[in-house]
Amino acid sequence: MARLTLEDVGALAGVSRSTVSRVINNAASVRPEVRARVEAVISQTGYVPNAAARSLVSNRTGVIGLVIPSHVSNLFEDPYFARLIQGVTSGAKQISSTLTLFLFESEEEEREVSPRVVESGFLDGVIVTATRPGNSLMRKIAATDLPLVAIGRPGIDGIPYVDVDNRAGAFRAAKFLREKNYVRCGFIGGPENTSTGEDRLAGFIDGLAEFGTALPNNLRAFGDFSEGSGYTAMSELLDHSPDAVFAASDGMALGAIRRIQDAGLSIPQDIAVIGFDGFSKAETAQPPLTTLRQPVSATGSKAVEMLHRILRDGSDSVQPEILPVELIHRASA
Amino acid sequence: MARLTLEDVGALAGVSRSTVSRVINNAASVRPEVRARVEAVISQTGYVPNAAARSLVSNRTGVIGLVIPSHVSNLFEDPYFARLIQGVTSGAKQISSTLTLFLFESEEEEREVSPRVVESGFLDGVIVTATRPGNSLMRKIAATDLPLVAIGRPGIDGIPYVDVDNRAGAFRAAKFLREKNYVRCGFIGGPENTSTGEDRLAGFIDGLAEFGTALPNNLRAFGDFSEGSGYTAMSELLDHSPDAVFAASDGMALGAIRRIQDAGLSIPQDIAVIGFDGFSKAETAQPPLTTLRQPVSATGSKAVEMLHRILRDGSDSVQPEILPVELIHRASA
DNA sequence: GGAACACGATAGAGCGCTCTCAGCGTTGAG
DNA sequence: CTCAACGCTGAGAGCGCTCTATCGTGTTCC
Repeated sequence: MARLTLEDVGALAGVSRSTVSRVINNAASVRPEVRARVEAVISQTGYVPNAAARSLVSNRTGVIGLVIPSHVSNLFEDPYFARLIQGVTSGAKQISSTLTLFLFESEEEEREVSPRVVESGFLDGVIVTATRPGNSLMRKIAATDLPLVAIGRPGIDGIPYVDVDNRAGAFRAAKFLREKNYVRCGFIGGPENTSTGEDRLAGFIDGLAEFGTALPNNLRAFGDFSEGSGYTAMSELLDHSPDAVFAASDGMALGAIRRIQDAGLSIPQDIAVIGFDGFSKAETAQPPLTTLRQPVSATGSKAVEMLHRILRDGSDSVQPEILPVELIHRASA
Repeated sequence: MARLTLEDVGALAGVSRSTVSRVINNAASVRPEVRARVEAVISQTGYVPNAAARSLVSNRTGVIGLVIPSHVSNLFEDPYFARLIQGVTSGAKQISSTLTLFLFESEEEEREVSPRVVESGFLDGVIVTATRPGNSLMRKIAATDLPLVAIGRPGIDGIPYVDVDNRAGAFRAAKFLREKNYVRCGFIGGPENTSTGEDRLAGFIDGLAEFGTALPNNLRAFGDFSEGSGYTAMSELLDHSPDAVFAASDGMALGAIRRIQDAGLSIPQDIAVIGFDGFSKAETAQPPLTTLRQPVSATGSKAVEMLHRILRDGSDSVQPEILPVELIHRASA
């Protein structure tokens, strides 16, 4: 069967196209009995409006984009993105929007695809994950008039964003360790040019400083959030005998645990370990990992909500939001 | 600035709308000099055609959907889906299509959203992940005329699909273990109502049978592909002293390894372990996990390619494709 | 030199929808 | 009794594009 049009439905219900349109869009001034008649026809025929025609005239597509820039797509196995996508998906469902995913694998791809994405009017708005403050793709999108919300601290003025409180979380970790009288607290950080990397380091330093402790360079090591890199980083730290380690991701914390155990040391007796993420693998680790749980999924849905508000009320109507993280105390520290 | 239209570009280049349209669509019969003039205007102005207007008349949107039914979305942390999405994304890029993601969290959501998705003409075609043979969402979509490709064995006739050779992989695992003279081979399977679960069990049984060995019920246990469930399943098997175990996912294999080690046994001396997936965590496990590597990302891009062919040449032009899996020999078996 | 024929470019219709505006019947106030 | 006001509905324009039919121009061939 050929697809029905408004006109067809109107003919079946004995009204005009315009009236059917009003019924569909819940506009006022349609007599209840007429409305009922039209609705009956619609549900009998299973009529669904044509999305293209609709957005051609209304300039709204009901589609939002989630952009994951190239420099993170290799981290895609990280459960972080799975959760984030879940959050964004559920947020999109709330506002009856459809989610499109843009996963870039190189800067060249970004350059090629992004104009098509941004300018074609195909998207009502876009959410960009921002691991690197000031990244070029974000800057480019911000320069257009496509509504934009960042996830993470974008490092560019005027871009609304949602972030978790990385600083406060890391601060909390430091405080926790110092209160338990660990004195040689080491740090395994994420990449230094990421906002998460920067903020978790800064927060940890601040937290230690609160107790008059510094974070010497030889108790700092850096990875890429993955378990393997945590293992390697921990090797470096072991040379300087820390009695506690805060890793900026659960993955790296798990790597550190493995390294510590391989060195014949026990956790937390010899070295305490704290992670950051709160993923399920932290719970099943041996020993179970003390960690800072960040609300990843909530971050995603919050971003959609914010985008929705911008679409409705303009971009002045939103403020950056920083979601709290929570210390989960388990056996590793 | 207001968005440019074809008409505007035409005016700037001193030609008509139609000619600009032909240039954009690479249609023949445009004089090279005219073409060049138009292209110059386009690149200067950064003109991008309006997607909605285009698809209103062409009935093509350049958008394909990836549908992940409700009963698997809780498994979403499994790296499988991340990889699959990467594969689909890169496939979509090949054919200059955009990917939309439909992640359902309940059957109710499926019922609510799918008509909008399927009927609105918003999608050129759709890829549905099929873990449960014969699942209702797939059946419903198959009943429409929306082009459809399944990932995994759909268990419904006439649906084109891409799958990995689960059966052959499991067969290979059995053969490998029997050739190494393991005699009490246990099995940790996935959910029994999934095609992967069924096929990996069947292949393993066949493989053992090839060597005159059966798979007794007390050497079978089942999980949900997760590490935790592998741990639990292994507990059951330990009561019946297997000397080898084939787990239907790397996650469950890792859980099994942990359980075996917790029992004070060593791998592979006391019990050999083989997984299925070939994810990176298998490589860094202690001991490194022997496993069957399945080409997840390739599955995704293959599915897009197949969908593309259907779009172009009709659905008669494709055959189901079964991608080979590869045994990766490491220390655990 | 004129007819036939490419070829290149244009005008115009129309995709399915939204939205403005006008029309029409009913009502209530002057 | 007339006329403005109001509620509901329909007609029509137009969103930006593609594609067909058509028209003009330059070339070829007898």
